[in-house]
Amino acid sequence: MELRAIESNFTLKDHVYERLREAIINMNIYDEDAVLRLDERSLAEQLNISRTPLREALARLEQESFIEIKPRKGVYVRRKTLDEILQMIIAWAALESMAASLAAQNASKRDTDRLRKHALKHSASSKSADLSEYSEANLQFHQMILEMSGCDLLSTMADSLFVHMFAVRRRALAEDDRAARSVVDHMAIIEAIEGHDAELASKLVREHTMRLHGHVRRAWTRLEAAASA
Amino acid sequence: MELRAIESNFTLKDHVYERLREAIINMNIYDEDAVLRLDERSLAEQLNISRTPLREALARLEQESFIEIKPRKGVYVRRKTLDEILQMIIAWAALESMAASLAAQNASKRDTDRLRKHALKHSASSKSADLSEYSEANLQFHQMILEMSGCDLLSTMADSLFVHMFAVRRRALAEDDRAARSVVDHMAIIEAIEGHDAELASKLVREHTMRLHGHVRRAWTRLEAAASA
DNA sequence: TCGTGGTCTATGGTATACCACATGCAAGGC
DNA sequence: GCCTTGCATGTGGTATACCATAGACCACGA
Repeated sequence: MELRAIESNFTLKDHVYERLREAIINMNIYDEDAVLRLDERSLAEQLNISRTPLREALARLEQESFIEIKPRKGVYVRRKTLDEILQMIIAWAALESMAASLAAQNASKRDTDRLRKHALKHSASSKSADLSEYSEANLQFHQMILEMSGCDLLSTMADSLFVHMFAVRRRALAEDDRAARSVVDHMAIIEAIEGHDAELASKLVREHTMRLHGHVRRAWTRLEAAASA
Repeated sequence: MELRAIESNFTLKDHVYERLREAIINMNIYDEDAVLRLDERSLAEQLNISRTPLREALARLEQESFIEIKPRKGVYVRRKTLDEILQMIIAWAALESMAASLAAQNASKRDTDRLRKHALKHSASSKSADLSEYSEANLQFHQMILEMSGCDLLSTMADSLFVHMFAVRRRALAEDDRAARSVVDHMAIIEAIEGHDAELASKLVREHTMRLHGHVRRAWTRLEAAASA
């Protein structure tokens, strides 16, 4: 008989943490009707656990700034401000730019081929109207670069920034003609990496991501203007 | 009568978190005799609180990878591996490099003057034998660049990486002749920022920090060789 | 002697009771 | 009528009791 070992590291607090995290990420926190208040007791009841493991999970979520716990007031899902989002994009650009530099130094032919192949497929989908597919492919492209850096921490940190932008995408990333520009950028990045030009790859990625920065800033401001009108 | 408001956000778990964090940071975790095991009950007793807020604090510390909680086994202070340290330095280089780029774009004359002034003082101390003073000044130099970026998140993230290196400094940062080289690097960085050359500033900072990367790698390996001998 | 299984104890995991504070509302005084 | 103040209630904060498992130790039998 053959049995797989049970993962020992699965406690309620971990389960709860992941559930809540996912729920928050997929929540439309910018909807004005959104219920941002979380009630410990009712959450515990819904999840059918006690408040203790729940609170440990909440402590972790607070650390990652998904929620805010106001002592004796309540637990609230945090809406990120424009400034916070922009800072996250900057940090993201920093990490990915470094990743690109390392990738350019270390990438094998096999890696770059894979990247190029992916980008070509992606390029096709960008022309179609399927934006969710484009988004997905776009995300993968960036993740591939992070992976190619060989530095897991860069990927991890970038991911933890990225999850905060899911909600924002609905708000400020409604696509315009960025897709076409994006494809051009990506090809240039690939070529820099293939050419093992670390400086150039680093620079191109930074500029590419900083364009997102500018785009979000403008889109957000526009939205706010529209909302107040 | 005038009274300052009491900071509402001070709960036991926050206190405890900070105490423990500080204690761990200042602990020499690489000493082979170091006691890495933490006992919840005895900690709670020492701190004179119950286990509940303590556990919430521990959950946060685990998230930041200061400790590892093995379910039903125990709580242990984590020793970072060489690889983890090196990855942190890479991420740090990424963040500070971006900060330098932004600083070069935005820095006012006043900021750069302050930076230059600091570096001059620092340069003097590097010649003296006072290494702790040199370390301190060195750290401040880097923090100033992060601040000048105007992006708090960059500073915050870099700081949270940096604290993990306190213990390492004792182990692998025993100074050699890096101080002199460091001064030269710093001056070049200052000049790039003063000249508003974002690309150059970014590149110089990255290279400067990556030299630390190489140094730590070599020093660590040397130490391990010595230990096994 | 060795190995198998039982048991005891320490430790983290969880549930629950109780506490302190924030807040809304209503009674009472002006 | 309006403001003050106290109480009721809801919420998170904390303490504590109990549970389940890991791991050491021991006793018994092959």
